[in-house]
Amino acid sequence: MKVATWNVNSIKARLPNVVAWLKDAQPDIALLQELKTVEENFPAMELEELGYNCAVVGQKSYNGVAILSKHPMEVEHRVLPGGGEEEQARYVEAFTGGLRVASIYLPNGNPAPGEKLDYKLAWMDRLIEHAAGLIGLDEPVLLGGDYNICPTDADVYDPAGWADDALCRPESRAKFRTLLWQGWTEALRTLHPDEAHLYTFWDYQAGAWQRDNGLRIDHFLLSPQAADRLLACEVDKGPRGQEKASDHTPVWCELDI
DNA sequence: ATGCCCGGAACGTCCGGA
Repeated sequence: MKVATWNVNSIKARLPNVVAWLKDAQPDIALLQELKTVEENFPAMELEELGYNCAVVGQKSYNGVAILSKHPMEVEHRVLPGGGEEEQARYVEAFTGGLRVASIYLPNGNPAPGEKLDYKLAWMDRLIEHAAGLIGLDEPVLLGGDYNICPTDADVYDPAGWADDALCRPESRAKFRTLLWQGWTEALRTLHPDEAHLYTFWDYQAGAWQRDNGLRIDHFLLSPQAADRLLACEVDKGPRGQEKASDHTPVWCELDI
């Protein structure tokens, strides 16, 4: 079972790239973030033609998440529990292929400090609360997506320059560790503990891609039952180097399921 | 020291991104 995650930065602008990537990489399950469109305008037909069932939570202009799966899929949650009335499209969770998966687009939190950071940290508290329930289910669970967190300085090309950014601030990292300490395995770093320049995002500006000025902010968190079945986890840098690229590149993992 | 680039909404220019 191959599961991939990719922040596509607009599914409409990125559809040719996404279709080419799906044909090439052939993930069984693909978690997408930053669709930037409502469900009615999600290109479900084009993706169904490639053999995928689609679970989509959309929003006009901003956010938006999806799960694509070649297996039958049952949607479990379309919002992260514990929120208020006007919910942003940042969470979708489903059963598919013998696995519970969530596609997560965690708030960015900048500028920080301020309201945006407070919203991010409150959203992380809700994720921590919900994840505590999931890890108690005693089943393989995968929480994947754009966490907007660089877990350590090894995940940042310029740690000093980014120290006060919401992606790297101690408050953000502390919440991420609280989540991990419930018993989640962060798949990529676990299999590549000492690898430098292990990035998943490169800004469009200032030649960040060409200079490899990257950040590692897209993650897979695996429950113990999923981590026991982890075979591989890699960054696929190919899509970031192509025409009309997203600023993120896909990450995938292989599970023995 | 500041902005660089991109997509969406919309048609002038701002917001959000990270």
